[in-house]
Amino acid sequence: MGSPQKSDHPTEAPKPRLSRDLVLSTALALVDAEGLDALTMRRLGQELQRDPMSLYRYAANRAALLDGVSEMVLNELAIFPDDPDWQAQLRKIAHDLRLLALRHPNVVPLLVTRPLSTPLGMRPLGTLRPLEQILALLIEAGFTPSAALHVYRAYYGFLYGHILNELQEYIVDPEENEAILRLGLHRLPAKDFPHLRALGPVLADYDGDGELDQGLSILLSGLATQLTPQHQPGS
Amino acid sequence: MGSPQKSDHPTEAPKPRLSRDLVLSTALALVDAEGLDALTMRRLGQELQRDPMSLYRYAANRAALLDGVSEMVLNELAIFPDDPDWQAQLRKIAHDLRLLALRHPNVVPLLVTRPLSTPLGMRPLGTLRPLEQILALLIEAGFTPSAALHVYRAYYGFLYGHILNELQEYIVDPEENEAILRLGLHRLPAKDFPHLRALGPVLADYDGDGELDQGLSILLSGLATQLTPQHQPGS
DNA sequence: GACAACGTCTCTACAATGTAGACAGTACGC
DNA sequence: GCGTACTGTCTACATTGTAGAGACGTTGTC
Repeated sequence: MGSPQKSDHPTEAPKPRLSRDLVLSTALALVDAEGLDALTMRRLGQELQRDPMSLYRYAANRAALLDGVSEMVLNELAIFPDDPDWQAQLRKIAHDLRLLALRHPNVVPLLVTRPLSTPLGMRPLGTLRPLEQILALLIEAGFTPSAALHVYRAYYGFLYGHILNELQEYIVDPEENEAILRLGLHRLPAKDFPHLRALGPVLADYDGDGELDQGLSILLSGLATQLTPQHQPGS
Repeated sequence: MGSPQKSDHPTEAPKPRLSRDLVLSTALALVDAEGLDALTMRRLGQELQRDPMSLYRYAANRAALLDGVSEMVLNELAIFPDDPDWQAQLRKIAHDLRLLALRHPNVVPLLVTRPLSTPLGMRPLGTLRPLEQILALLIEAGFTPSAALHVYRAYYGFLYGHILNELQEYIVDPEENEAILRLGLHRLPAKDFPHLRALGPVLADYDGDGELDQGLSILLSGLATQLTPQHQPGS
């Protein structure tokens, strides 16, 4: 009997049907595993056992592919705009996003960079969802739309800043971490970088979660003082 | 008499001698004028009226060239580690860096992205100078080295976050700014993005400087409360 | 002044990339 | 059964970074 899909060797590759989701998932997996540079059309095609050109059915060009990957990652972020405790919700989102970034460190440059070259309205919708939902959360909590925007900006700015900071000091291989770090610091001319060199040990153990939370406390309480919700939550 | 450099046409091009500084400057100018993608070896060579390969004398490869550009931009930032008023100095640095970013928006992705793929000790020294100097400023102000690092992280994280935020909403052409913005927002499905769409006008006028300063106030006073300098400034 | 050595710049060449355009194979409407 | 639309493939090309060998001019040494 003819098998539904012809295969050169019996149990080799089922060659699953392509779909945007499949393409983006394997793209993300590839980026996670080998970095952004490894994500070429040819390589991704090979990963899917397809001709590279077939990818263009699911992403207009490479840039769109990158956008798709960003979107896919941000879709992992759950936000509950109905949470009555907006501060707690913002804290949770922050920690979730931090973990997301640590789980997909190679995607972070995309998350940060792509919006810089795309006007707000033209970004992939999945990218704008967090913004919309956080606005909803804050407005629901009683902020005026304009105040909500200001809070969002301060909050999201701080959050992304922290993630960038932490990832800059985070070196992939956690075993060699300190070694590499020291090695690196060792190269610095002692005359010009006394403080930095002296901080080697302290740099090595970075409690990212703790620092994030500490910063959030400062920021949220400060924001709550400056901009008080106008009416009772729940509208 | 023979002219010191032979020129095909009299007043055409003096063909100045190459140097690392010249190469990086024109690279920066090119990036400023036409964006990061325009900075190819061939294009830069053409800009300098030299063979592309000659650039490799002054930068090991394209990545090193990008690092050089980052360095060049950061060198424009003046920091005074001896300022007795650390909060004022941090404020000034923040505003300066913001202006620097607005002056070289196309370089910002570099500033943010390159450190993510380079362990601290291997970065171009010019990139580490601000870190070292801010540490010096804080330690001079009486913070313990470890506390200084914490303050630095919160401060620099917030600062970079703000810059990214502002640049995301900043669209190059200031005339069409609002038009493009609206046009963009108009594309969003009304069902899914009610708040974002409603904020169009408010989004349009973003007082970046004001919001930065406001955030700084919150952060600095919060930090000063949490971590008090241990002894009198001036050591 | 001759000559060697060196630093600077150029030429040629190649592998890898994104992607346009024409085509093939398949599924599914009637 | 046949046309139509969708999905995937093949070929081809312009553009990129960069290796490697050499050309040119400047400079130091005898």
